[in-house]
Amino acid sequence: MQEIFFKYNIFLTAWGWAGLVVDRKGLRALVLPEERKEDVLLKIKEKSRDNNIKEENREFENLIKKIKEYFAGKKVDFSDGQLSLDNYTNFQKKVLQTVRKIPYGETRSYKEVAKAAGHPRAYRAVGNTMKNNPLPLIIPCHRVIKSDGTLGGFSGKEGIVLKKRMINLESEAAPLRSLSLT
DNA sequence: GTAAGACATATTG
DNA sequence: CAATATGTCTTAC
Repeated sequence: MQEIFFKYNIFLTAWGWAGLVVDRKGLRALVLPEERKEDVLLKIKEKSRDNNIKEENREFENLIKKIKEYFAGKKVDFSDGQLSLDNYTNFQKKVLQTVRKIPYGETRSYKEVAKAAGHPRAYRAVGNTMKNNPLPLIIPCHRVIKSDGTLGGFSGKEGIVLKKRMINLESEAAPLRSLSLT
C-alpha cells in the first residue's frame, strides 16, 4: 500500500532548468538551475534515493511561479510553506530554520547563524549543515558568508559562481540600499 | 592587501 | 576517530 511518496517537477527558469521534490510532509528538495535538464533529473533521483518517485505536472504551480520570478530578478519571499525536514538532527533543524529567516538581499556570517541558532561556537558545523542543505534558495544558504566578507563555499567550486550571482541579483533587486558599493 | 599556516572549535557518520 | 561551505591570529611577502 505504499503510495507514491515523492513527486518531482522540472521546469525552465531564466537561469536554466531547475527542479523540486515534494513528499507528504512538504517540500523536500530543490535543485538550482543548470544548463541540462537531464542533470537536474539526475540530482533529483539522488536526493530521492530512487524510491517511489513520480513526475507531477500540476501540483506545484504556485511555488514554481515564485521560483521563476526569483530568477527573473523579482523580490520573492520563500519563508512560508511546509518543509519536510524530519530526517535532520535538532541542531540541523535549528540552523536551517534560522537561515530561512534571513531576508532577501541580506547576508549573515556562519558565526552569526550559529549564535542565532543557540550554538555560538558551532560556526563550522553550520557550514557542514549548509553543505547538506536540501533546499537551497528556499532555505537561503547563499546568504550565509564568511565573517571577513568573502563568500565561503557553495556546492563545489562551480557553485561559488552561482552563489555570487544570486547575491548580486538580490542586491540589484532590493531598492533600499543606502550605501553604494566600493 | 593578500596568502599561507597553525590552532581552536562543534557536530556528524 | 576523521572531516569540515569557519574564525582568529601570526608571519611574510
